Amino acid sequence: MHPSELLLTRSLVGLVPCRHDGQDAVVVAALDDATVLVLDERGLALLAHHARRIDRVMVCDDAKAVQRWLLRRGVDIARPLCVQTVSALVRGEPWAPGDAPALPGSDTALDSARHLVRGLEALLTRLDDSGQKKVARLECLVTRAFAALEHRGLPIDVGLWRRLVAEDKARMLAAKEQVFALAGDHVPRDLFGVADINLDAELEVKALIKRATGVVLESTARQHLAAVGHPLADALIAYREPWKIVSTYGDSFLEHVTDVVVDADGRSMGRIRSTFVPLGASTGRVACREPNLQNLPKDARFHEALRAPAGRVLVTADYAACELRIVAEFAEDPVFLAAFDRGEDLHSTVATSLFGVPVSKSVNPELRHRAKAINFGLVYGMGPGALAASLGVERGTGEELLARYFKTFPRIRDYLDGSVETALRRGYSETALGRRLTFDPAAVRADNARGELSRIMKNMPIQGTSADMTKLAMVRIQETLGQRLKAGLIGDAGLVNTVHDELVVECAAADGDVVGAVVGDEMAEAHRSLLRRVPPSVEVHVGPTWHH
DNA sequence: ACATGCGGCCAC
DNA sequence: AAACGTGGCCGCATGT
Repeated sequence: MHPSELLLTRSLVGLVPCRHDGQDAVVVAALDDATVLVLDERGLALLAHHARRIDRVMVCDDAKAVQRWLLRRGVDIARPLCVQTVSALVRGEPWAPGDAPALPGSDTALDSARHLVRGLEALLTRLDDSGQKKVARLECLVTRAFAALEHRGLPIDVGLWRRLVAEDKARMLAAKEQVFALAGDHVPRDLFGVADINLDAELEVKALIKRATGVVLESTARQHLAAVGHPLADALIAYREPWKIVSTYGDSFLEHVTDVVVDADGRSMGRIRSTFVPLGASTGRVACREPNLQNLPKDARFHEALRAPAGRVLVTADYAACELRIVAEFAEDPVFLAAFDRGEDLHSTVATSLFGVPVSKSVNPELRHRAKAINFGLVYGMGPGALAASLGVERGTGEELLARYFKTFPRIRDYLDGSVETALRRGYSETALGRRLTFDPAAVRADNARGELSRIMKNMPIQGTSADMTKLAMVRIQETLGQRLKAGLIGDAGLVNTVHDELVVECAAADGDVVGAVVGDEMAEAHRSLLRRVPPSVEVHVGPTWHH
């Protein structure tokens, strides 16, 4: 029997990857003992056998990094406990997981692993005091889903993506020529008459606009250029859009694509491997980098290139009006709740109540647009000035609209005011699951809850509850898909992306409907476990590409 | 060579 | 520029 075998039967062990005699290994540690397990064929089989059991908690320092490392070796931990994640929650500080675990020698790893297990009791006591046990449990479980998601990667048709970027590059160059043509003599030229201006430099663009039109810009942002009302300014706007695509989603983006192979349809299919940061945002939202898969262009052309390889499909699912449902639940507003109960379009219903005339997507659409702008902005603690700006109306009109809105929906106003009042009293804001954002007491006193702080206090419970829900859904989906796979009901399937209130799962084409149902059901169940009153609404699509 | 801040802009 | 919350990435400019 291997010396690690008895240790691995414990309900809780520490796990630290390391190198031992030139081989990959892990230290397995309990309170009273620790051993090195070399990950040869036998070692891997032993570890994999115990790791997949739900009655074995495996404590890691950086659980996502350790799991990614183990997934490459075929080991999947069913019940990870991430010390860094729990510590970050307890301390109320952000923390970013690393890409790969450091691989110390086995002596150092033995110390680390003992330390990991011995420190756990104190950490769990602090967790108890912090009131975020449920959040910690979820965050630990979701490290497994993120490790698997990163391991799998998002499928991409590299050839198609390259062609789309090339199209935009041509558009960008054409727009640049157009700028030069329109600016004529106002473009600085070198000794040989070649245009010598950098359209990406704010100062140079301002100078060009001034010379050509006489307008002095305080900013070269799109709105300001548009307000100039000159063909040259319009040409600069036309340059910006493809520039953004080429610079952000061109070569630098494609550097993150690996494992490119030609599939049965003759497409060059690769996988984008990025890094997700589960506690990347103070609200509990996930951040994503290198590359950021949460701000890909909505443009349908690019989503066509985010497609499953031949014989496979993508299940795309999102929570419809997620944050407004959360507001409806928290505020217990009768109009909001009734609209969601009846499956109505909330923006139309709100506009109808607000303006006293029938509104739908086709009847009085301008009023629906106004209601939508307020609904959207109230989640952010928007003021009258911002509302006026977003609607392009006078500030007075914005004030009037907001006043009417809160008079019509007093529960919404009371709820938002209550969020600020509660946060000030407690010193923190809280989500449905109990996730907390703690405020610096000095900042609370200084700011007197006006301005930025009160907007965060209004927004965090809403945005954070949405994050709770999506993470819960990820855990449920991974668990259920794993069970179905084990039962032989489906083939390989798994998450390939998450964008705040949207999930993308890849599976065999033949399993599309079954997996689609699992994803929809688990997302709805995650909603119901957090919000008891307002009904869930999940939109699911199954197809070859990422649907939008 | 790297780090940092800013203007601008993509996403939810 | 921001306005109205949460992020990341681009290029430029400036620092060490």
